Formats: sequence, C-alpha cells, structure tokens
Amino acid sequence: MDDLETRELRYFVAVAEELHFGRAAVRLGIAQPPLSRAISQLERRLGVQLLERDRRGVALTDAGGVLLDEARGALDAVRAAARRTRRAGHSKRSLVLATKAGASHELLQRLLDALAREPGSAPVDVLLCEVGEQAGLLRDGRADVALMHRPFDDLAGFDTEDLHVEGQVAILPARHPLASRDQLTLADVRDVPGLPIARWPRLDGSYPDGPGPEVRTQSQLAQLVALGRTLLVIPASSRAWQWPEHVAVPVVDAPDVTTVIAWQPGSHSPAVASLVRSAAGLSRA
Amino acid sequence: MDDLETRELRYFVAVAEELHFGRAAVRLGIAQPPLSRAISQLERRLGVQLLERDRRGVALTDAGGVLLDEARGALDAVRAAARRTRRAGHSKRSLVLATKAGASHELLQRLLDALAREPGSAPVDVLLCEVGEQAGLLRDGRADVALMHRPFDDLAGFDTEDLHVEGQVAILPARHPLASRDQLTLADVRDVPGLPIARWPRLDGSYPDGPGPEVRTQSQLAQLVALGRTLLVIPASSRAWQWPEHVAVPVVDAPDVTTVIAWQPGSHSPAVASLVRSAAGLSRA
DNA sequence: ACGCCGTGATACTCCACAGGTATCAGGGGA
DNA sequence: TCCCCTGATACCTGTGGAGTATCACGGCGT
Repeated sequence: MDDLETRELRYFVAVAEELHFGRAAVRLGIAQPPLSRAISQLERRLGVQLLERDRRGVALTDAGGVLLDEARGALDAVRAAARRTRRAGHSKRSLVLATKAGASHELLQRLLDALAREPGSAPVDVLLCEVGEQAGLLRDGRADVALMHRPFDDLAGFDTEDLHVEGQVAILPARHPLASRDQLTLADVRDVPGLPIARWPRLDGSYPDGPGPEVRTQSQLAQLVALGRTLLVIPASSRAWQWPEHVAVPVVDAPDVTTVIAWQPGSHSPAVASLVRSAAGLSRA
Repeated sequence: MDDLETRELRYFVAVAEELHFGRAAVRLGIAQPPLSRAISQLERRLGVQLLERDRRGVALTDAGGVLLDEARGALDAVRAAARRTRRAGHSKRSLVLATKAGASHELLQRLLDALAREPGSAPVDVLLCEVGEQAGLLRDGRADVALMHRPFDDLAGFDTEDLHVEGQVAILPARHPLASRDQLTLADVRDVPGLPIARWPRLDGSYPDGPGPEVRTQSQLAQLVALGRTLLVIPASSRAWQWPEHVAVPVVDAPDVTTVIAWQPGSHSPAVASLVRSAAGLSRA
C-alpha cells in the first residue's frame, strides 16, 4: 500500500478540472499519451474508476469528485511544506500577513504599529489580496496569517481569534436621495433604482443573474462606486478607502462583521503564536 | 518551481524521526546511499539545509523542524486522499466513526439507534481506538467522523459540534474511605495514599515522573482499576464500563467534559453532513 | 454515404533517475 | 594505534516516465 505521488495527484487534478486529456496535457507541459497512461495507472492503483470516458469528453465519477477535492487539499499541503521550509531556512524570519486590500485598514495599522514596537518580534510582510483569496494563501503556505471577515469568508479549517466587531454602512453618492438619511435598512438599499448592487463571480467563474455590474476585483468595484454606478454595503472600517464625493450611511439591520485573525491549525510556529497574541491583546485594549 | 514528491517527504520524515540515515533506510526498505543522496538533493531543491551532520548522528536545523511538521501533515493529506477515494469508489457507502473505547457509551448508543431509524442514511462502522488516536485517524482518512472530548483531545484543525457536557467522577474501590463521600474535590483525589493516578506516555513515548503506574492503553488502565491499584477521574458517562466492586463519586471542581463530534473541515460529503446533523439534533432533543 | 476532424488509447523507443554494491573519509573509543 | 561506526562518493543497472507515431471510434459536415 504505497502512497500516491504528488505527480499523480497533479495530473489527475489537471484532467479533472479540464475534463479533457489534451488540454490538461498542455497545461501540464507534457504530451497526451503519458497523461492517459498515468491516469489509468492511478485508477488501477486505487482500484477505482475516476473518470467516465464516453467519447467527446470526460466526466468525473463520484469517486473522482472525492479525489479532486482531496487531491487539491493534499497538493496545497505539500506546497505549503516547501514554502514554509524555504522561508524558515532563508532565515528572513519574516511572517506574511494576508488581508483584503482596503479592509480593516485602521486595525491593520494599529497591529503593525504594535508589532513594530514589540521588541524581538518577527518583521511582517503584508500581502494585499482580492476577496476570498486568503484561504488559499494560508493553505498553500504563501501566507502565515490572514485577516478575514465573518460571515463573508469561509473560515473552515483554520484557527481564528476575533479581533473586532463592527456594523456595516452603505456607500452612496453624496447627492443621492438616500444619502441624507442617518440610517438605512437592507430593504432600503435593495433594488435602489439606478444603483444596483454589484455581482461577484461564483466559484466556477459564472455570474449570478441580476441588474448590477459584474465585478471581479476590488479596484473594479472601487471605480464603479466612484462613477456612481453601484451601491455598496461594507463594514464601517472599510471606509478607509473613501471617495470624497460619497457618504457612508449605517445599515442598521445588516449583519455585524467580525474581523478575525486566522492561521493554520497546528502551526507550532512561535512567531505566528506571538503575532496572534499581539493582535488579540490589541483588540482587548 | 516543481512540487516535492511524497517520496522525498517520506524519506525526510524517516530520517528526521530516526536522526540516523542507516536506521531510516532500513525502515524505508532501501539502502543507505540512495537515502543520503535523496536528502541532499531535497536540500538542494529547497535551497535550505535541513540536517546538521556532525559525525555521530544527525540533528534537525530549524528549517528541518518546520519541514518535519509540515511533511507529516502533507503525507496525512495524501494518504487521506487515497483512502477516501478508494472508499468512495468501492461504493460501500459506509462512514467510519472513531471513538475512544468505553467513552460516551450511552451517547454513542443513542446516536447509532437514531441513525438506524433514519431512512437513507449511510451505514456507520464504529472504529474503537485508544486515547488520542482519533485525530490521526481523521487526518489520514481512516475515519470520517470522530467523537472527541474537550478539553482532553486536541481539536485543532477539525470542525466540531458540541453534543454533550458532563461532570467528572472519581472511580474508587467500594471499601475505600473516600468512597462513602457523596462528593470530592481534585485536592481530595490528588496523592491519595495507595491509589496513585496512572501516568500516560508523552508524545515522544517517555513517561512523566510520579508514583502512579505507567499505562499505554485503556484496557491496561481498566485492569489496574479493577485491581484497586489506581484512582481514576473520568467523565460520568464513561462509567458504562463499570466495575461492580467500585463506586463513582462526583468530583465537583474537575473541569466539565464536552463530548463533540469532529470531522475534517471542507469535507463536502453529504453523508458526513447528515450524520453530524443527526448527532446534533440528538443532543438538542 | 463518405471522409474528416477530434477524442482518448496503444505500441514502441529512449533516457533520466531511483536504487543497488563497493568503497571512501573521518572522528571516537578501546 | 587500530577499529568501528558514521554519512558521503563512485559507479553501475533497470525501471518507468515521457516522447513520437499511430490506431480506433464517434459525430458532423458536405
């Protein structure tokens, strides 16, 4: 019962994602026949059919779906091992903190200040990323800790510590009728004529239906807001990237947003532990 | 920047654990020279020194320590991928539930009864294991869910749902002076003459100092209790494996024990989800 | 109806590299 | 001093991963 090699997992993930041997082979930088052989050998080794080949394309079996999930996780773990080891060895003892660009700006500022004052703490590199990217960065070792936001981000599989709770505000052009109100409800901001809420892609890259503009990055969104083309409901602290000609109005019944610091469980790294302790202490102060 | 292969990780873990190339090679079933080469190639690939070879043995560098941690996790993930895929394919749609032998007996009974009554739920295989084994079983895919006990078990890295909270009791021979009390404190049961508390091995296999007998398995412990050689403080529900000539006295200031059901986060398996839902519903009823 | 394209599978060839054996180098301990 | 035990080196061998060429087959165009 010997272990699978990461090469086999990598090959399978490519085929399972492309559902096409030829394209998967190109993506992997090898020829198609070795890939075919590798996959059928993998199926033989596992004693399980992973792919349904009816001509014109390929489909995943149930077992194949399970392996796709598991293999992604396993590959992330292998890559994290390499990344963390390299960083530990190159003895830049710095930690990488991932956070959504623009979010929790003030909290981050205070955290970095506090760490700078703390003697003997590792230097922190800040890695600004797009929405939802943090989980992947943590999982494959490109980041050591991340600031994430409940209930938006998926915290499954991480250890977390709550840092900050806040309400949400709606961002509106200053001259908009709703902008003069001193509070709003979710009902008020749903289906505002001329200010539809932007649509983010699903995991598979497709967009839900609706009137709002399609958006993939925070900077796209920021520009649409500046143009007065979309309405935004965001945590109060995100106003750090404020637009001068817009106002923020509290949305009283929007769910509270908790900023948490997240890290890989079982990390055993004293540097991570001490950073988390500093952050937690900060929020209690 | 190609990925590490599981073979390399396996080799490194063997050397790092044995701190001896020869023994590691035997354990891996290969000769020593290829192992030496594989490790130094791994060091070259990572650009990091992993081992300090001063003649007479080998020591881990800091980076080596990091890799040992990470590699164990990565190997578990790879093995879990293979195990779960095999099980998914062989279409015995059963789930494996791991639990400490003897613990939470009544809760387990009710859970299994409830699942048996539930139409369309997957059959459950119960895997009885020793103290602390559950985490490893979940991590490498030998089990799908586990009953674990806070604060005893390390729940880091798992999703959990609380099922049951209970106090702890001391198990004493019926004729012991303390047995007639209707409650005890931790101070009462510490250093009871003639009834020292058993010592469990540490992670490295060594035992802490103390007067109590050394113990590795639950059945060893059960026998020592039956012989009246040791005193036991355990969750009240564990009395399911009761000894007729012993009594259980509540220890009022011992920390409460919470029985939780734990699973791998991001499991995406509907069978696991429905089992957890059943269990959670059970505890609310 | 026929032939063409695009799919994945096979047949074979080749060489890179994992693994084996033999041996070296050096530091402690008897 | 010698010997043993450590890990490293040198060199050889065979497996198997990867390449090229080709097949088998179904859909679809004309």
